[in-house]
This record gives sequence, C-alpha cells and structure tokens, in this order.
Amino acid sequence: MARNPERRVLLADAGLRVLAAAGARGLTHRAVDAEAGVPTGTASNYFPSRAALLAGLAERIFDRMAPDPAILADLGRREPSLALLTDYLRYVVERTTREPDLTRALFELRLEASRRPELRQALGDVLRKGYADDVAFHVAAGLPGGAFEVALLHYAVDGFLLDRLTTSVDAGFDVEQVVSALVSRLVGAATG
Amino acid sequence: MARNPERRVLLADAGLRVLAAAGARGLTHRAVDAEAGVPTGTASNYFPSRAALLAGLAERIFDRMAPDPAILADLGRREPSLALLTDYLRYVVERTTREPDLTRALFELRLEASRRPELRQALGDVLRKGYADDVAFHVAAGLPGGAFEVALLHYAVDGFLLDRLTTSVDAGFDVEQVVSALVSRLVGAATG
DNA sequence: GGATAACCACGACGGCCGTCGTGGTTGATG
DNA sequence: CATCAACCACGACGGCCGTCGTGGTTATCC
Repeated sequence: MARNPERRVLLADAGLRVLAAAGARGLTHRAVDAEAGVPTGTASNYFPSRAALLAGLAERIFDRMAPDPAILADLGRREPSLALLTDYLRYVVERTTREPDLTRALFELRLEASRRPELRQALGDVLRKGYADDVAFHVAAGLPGGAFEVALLHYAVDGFLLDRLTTSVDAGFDVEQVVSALVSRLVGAATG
Repeated sequence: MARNPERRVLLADAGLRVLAAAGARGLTHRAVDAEAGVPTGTASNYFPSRAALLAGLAERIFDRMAPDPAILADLGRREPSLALLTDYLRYVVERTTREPDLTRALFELRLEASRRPELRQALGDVLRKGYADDVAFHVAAGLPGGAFEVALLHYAVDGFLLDRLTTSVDAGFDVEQVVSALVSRLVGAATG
C-alpha cells in the first residue's frame, strides 16, 4: 500500500498555509494537522521529522508555482519584444501575488534554508535550476537581454514582492508601473 | 536607578545575533541570555514579553544600520551625478553586507511583522520614514531621479541582498557590476 | 547610616513542542 | 476466507517555551 499521495499534498498545502500565516515558529506537526483537518499525528506520520516537513513544503511550493503551460504556449507564439518580456514578467508577478501565502512561505523557506544545510542544498538546487531555465528560455525565445538582465529582473521582482507581501515601505506605485519600468529600463536601456 | 541602557543594548545585540543565526524560531529569552553571557532571566526582565523583545530588536537594528555621518558628509560635498549616486548605493550595500547578521535579522523581522499587528505598525513606520528620508535626501542633494527611482532602487537592492544573504540563485555577478548597472539603468536611463 | 525603591538572579508553573512506540484498521493476495 | 503487510490514529515522554512571582542586592536620598 503506497503512501497516499493525495493526503501528502493535502498536508503540504496545509503546511504552506500555516507557514505563511504563522511563520516558521508556528509551523509544527500539530498545527499542520489542525489546518488540514486530520487527526493529530498524521503530519508526523507523513513527514517524520521537522526537516522532512520543511523539505516536503519546499518540494510542493514549486509544483504549485509552476506556470500554466497553456498561457506559456500562448505567449510563446508572439514575436519576441520588450512588450512580450513585460507580459512574461507581469505573469510572474500575477502568479506570485495571486497566492501571497505561497510567496510568503517561500521567503520563510529561504530564510530557514540559510541555516539548515540539507534544506539549503535542496532549495538552492531548485532556485539555481529555476534561474538557469529562465535564462535558457529567455535566450531561446529570442527576448532582448541575457543572463545578466534576467538576474537583475529577478532581484528587482523579489524585492518588489518582499515589499508588497510583508511589511511595506508603501511607496505608492502600482504593479503595472513598476513592472514596465523595470523591463524597459533594466533590459530595454541596455539593448536599445 | 534607571534601567541600565548599556545592558539593554548588549541584550538587543545578542538578540540580533540569535535572530540571524537561529531564526525567529530560535529567538527565545533564554537563548538571548546565553548569547549575551548573562544569567537566565535577564532578557526576560528587560523585555518582559516576546513582543517587547521583538520591538526592542527592531529599534536597535536601525540604530546600528545608521550610516556614518562623516562618510555621508564626505559624499555630500561632491557634485550630484550618477557616479555619486552609485557611490551612495555602494555604501548602502557595503553597510548591509558587512554585517550580514543585521540584514538577515531585518528580513526575519519584516516577515514576523507581517503577522504581528503591533510590530507591523512600528516597523512599518520606521521603514516608511526611511524611504521618505531617502527621497528627501535624494532630492535635496540634487541627485538624478525622484521618488519612483528611489523606490525601484530599494526593491532591486533588497532583492539583491536577499539573494546574497540567504539561499542564493548564484547567478555569478559581483556586487560592483550589479550596483552600477542598477543605478545607470534604473536612474540614468530615465534622466538622460 | 538607615530607609527605600529599583534592579536583578533565580525558580516554578502550565503549555506546547518533536519524536517514537503501539495497537487497531484496512485492503490486497492467494 | 485467512493472512499479512502497510497505513494510520492516538498516547506518552522528555525538553524547551513564555511568563510571573519572590527574595537578595545595590545605589540613592534624607
């Protein structure tokens, strides 16, 4: 009898909600059980240690953050341009802010990973792969800019999301304004 | 006998080290006592609750992050230019990466504040004031760009620091490259 | 120099934590 | 239908947590 994968996903999703709502401090096996509406001990059975729980959440987070292939395909049919790159980035921001819990949980995991070697390894691998894929996609799609521009966009968007989803500086500029300025300046200015 | 301010600072600094090294989860009164090398219960006497402890750390963090007035004065004597703005930003990055504990602790506090109303209020006030001061300083110094450009720089630098100080994407570009590109593109491109 | 008030070290209490063991239950197999 | 292994609900244990109370101690003021 294989471990019930649906139950695992149910628990991981509950764990991500807990992590976003209560932080690393509030993330406990019992809290996950309560959030998932399952008997006490269930999370402990599926993720036998705290490290296993964190690893499980890290794995799940990227599954849920994956872009919709249909939307990607639609975008892929257009001619490469700054406007197209802006739409890609807009889609990234939309996905991450539509489910703020997920993004907040990822921030928590990144902080936690900087202290737990095994999680750092796992999360680092995924993040690096994500960046490498972004660069490969960017180049393959013929979009303006290269690895450096992709990195700069990553930094800026992460910082923007951090501001939007946690304690904010509240500068008063909207998403549209920020995203299009970032693309046109960080990429457009360098590539003409 | 007024509360001993030196002891308070000693404890707050120890608390910031604990927060950076062990995260919000490891930040306990007893851990602060141990880190500061004082008898158990001391932190609990100075910061009677966990909320008070967090507020104390938030207060202390900005004291320690304050720029050196002498360096600021030196920079203030130069003619406003993109190069000068680059030097300002370089100084920000240098201050924050020289003491990674402080910056990591601030990330933790920002996350924690997004869940604790009283801390959100306090930290939000300080962050907003910091941003407003930056803008005012920027304008008064005659530097190129305005509030929007300052905000964009804030986002990008925060994201860059998050990458450098936590689980990193490891894109392989160095500080110098990133900082000057951010200034020249985010500000220079917009102001000619 | 004695009174007084603040400071501070220390211990205690109830509560929640991660982890592990155990026995009931379920579903597939022959 | 009997068997058996995997799953899963539940309880227990030692440990650490935040918080509060309680005396000992110290510095100041009359």
